[in-house]
Amino acid sequence: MLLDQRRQEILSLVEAEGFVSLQHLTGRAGVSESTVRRDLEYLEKVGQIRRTRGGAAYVGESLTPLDERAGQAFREKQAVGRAAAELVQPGEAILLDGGTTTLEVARNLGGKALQVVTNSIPVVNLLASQPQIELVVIGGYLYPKTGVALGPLALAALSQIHVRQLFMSVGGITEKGLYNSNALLADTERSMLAAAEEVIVVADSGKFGHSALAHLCPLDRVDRIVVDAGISEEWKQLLLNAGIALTIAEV
Amino acid sequence: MLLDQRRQEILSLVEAEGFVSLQHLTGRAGVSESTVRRDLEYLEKVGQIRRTRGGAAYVGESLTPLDERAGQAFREKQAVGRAAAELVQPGEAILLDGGTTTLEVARNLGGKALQVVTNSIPVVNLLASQPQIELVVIGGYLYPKTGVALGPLALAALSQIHVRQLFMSVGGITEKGLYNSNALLADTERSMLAAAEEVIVVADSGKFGHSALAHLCPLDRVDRIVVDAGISEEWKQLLLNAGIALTIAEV
DNA sequence: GTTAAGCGTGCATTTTATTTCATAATATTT
DNA sequence: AAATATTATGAAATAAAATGCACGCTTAAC
Repeated sequence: MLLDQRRQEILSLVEAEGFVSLQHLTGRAGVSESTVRRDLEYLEKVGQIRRTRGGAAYVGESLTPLDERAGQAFREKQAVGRAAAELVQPGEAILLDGGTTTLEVARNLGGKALQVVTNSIPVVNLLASQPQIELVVIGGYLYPKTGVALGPLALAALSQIHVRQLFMSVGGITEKGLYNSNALLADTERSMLAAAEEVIVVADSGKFGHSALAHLCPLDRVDRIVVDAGISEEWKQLLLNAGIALTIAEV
Repeated sequence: MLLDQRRQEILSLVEAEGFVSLQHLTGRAGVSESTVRRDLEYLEKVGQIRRTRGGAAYVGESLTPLDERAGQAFREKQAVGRAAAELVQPGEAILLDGGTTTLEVARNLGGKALQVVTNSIPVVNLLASQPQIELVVIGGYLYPKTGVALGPLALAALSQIHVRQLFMSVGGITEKGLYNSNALLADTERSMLAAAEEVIVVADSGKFGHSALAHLCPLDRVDRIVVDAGISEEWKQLLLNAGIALTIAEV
């Protein structure tokens, strides 16, 4: 059999099956293992297949849908999310604010049996597939930019809810307290503060020292802050003096 | 079995179940516990799953919120959705129930400037990207099977809302009225009925003559029914005699 | 606190890849 | 057509990795 013909056949086999073992291919093509390996090597170089240990796989669809998680300070947020999720005890009820950092918290809640309350559609989408998590959605006007529900409906719903822990995103933190960039969002977040026993702020270290449009609450309303290791010593001291517990997440 | 193939299979198992025990996985993959552990370790490093004691949980957006296009009578529902969407005037406020047929309605709303109120997460996901549509989410307990928010929070939110038109899904229609298969859902839908001026039921022709667990309302509460051309003459007459307007959608 | 199930690690074994080399087939030059 | 270069092939040697098992440590439940 001709070389090109054989490679073509190998390719269509891989395409049809998705996964094909090397043994199967040698038998099918009637050539030695070495030759098939070389064919696979070639087909991989041209980007037609992906070699895997023991055989080959077809690359039709993106096998690694690694999202373009390319946001600002993403590594930090991821670390913060992981550390914050460890603060959650199974069986509890928690409230998750919107935002990329709280989304990372949600991503790390997997497996725990929980009641999760949230006004964030991305969080809902993330957790909806997890049967052991009971999800409660806070309704309201959907702020399209970030996918969070706000407004009177959200306030009314939050007034009927009580949870153990609140995980909150912020736009900025100064010694005067927490800030966010949207007044409607700030209203909703103040209702969240009222609904929670323990207030946990998740933030990357870049948030410290910056304020924003709307003042949310003073620092003493915060019980704990989870932040990456990039936070300065001055801020650590300031927060500890304010009676706030700190969790430093290693990136 | 090939290494990559096995990991892929593990991943899809985890994705399908939300959470899978290690034991289940070893049995399913036919390899030792250590190997599965190493696979999980790898999948966690790539960010596809989250390991938990005793197993693994899926991390990542649910790829198929509902098994959308796989359903029964899909062509009919699509046609009904298209026809129903034409009943909507730009600038109005409408209420969209959960369900595959109303999802088809939402799919055909594109381009119109509207206020859309819904308790269905799939509908929210579908419409969230449309800038000319103002979305209001009804909160509540998320019924995971269909992604709709139900319960007291939903009832409270609906009591504060008033819309021009309601598009409602049903489980069955008989001469006694509308039926659905879930009592909690029926409560929520009754609140929807109270919030709307005009009640439009969207249904494929297979729903007629069948009842279900929960009775929703009598026929005279319905203003219009949008249905595919498969509806029988007898039912047409019965509905018209009951004072219900009919829109027949051509498939 | 005690206990048992779950977890990670090191190691020997097995499987799979890569490299190397000799040979056969094909192409090129004379 | 003969001589030579080029490429493909198969086999063997070497390197790399995946696997299963045993052991000790950790964690969650009781």
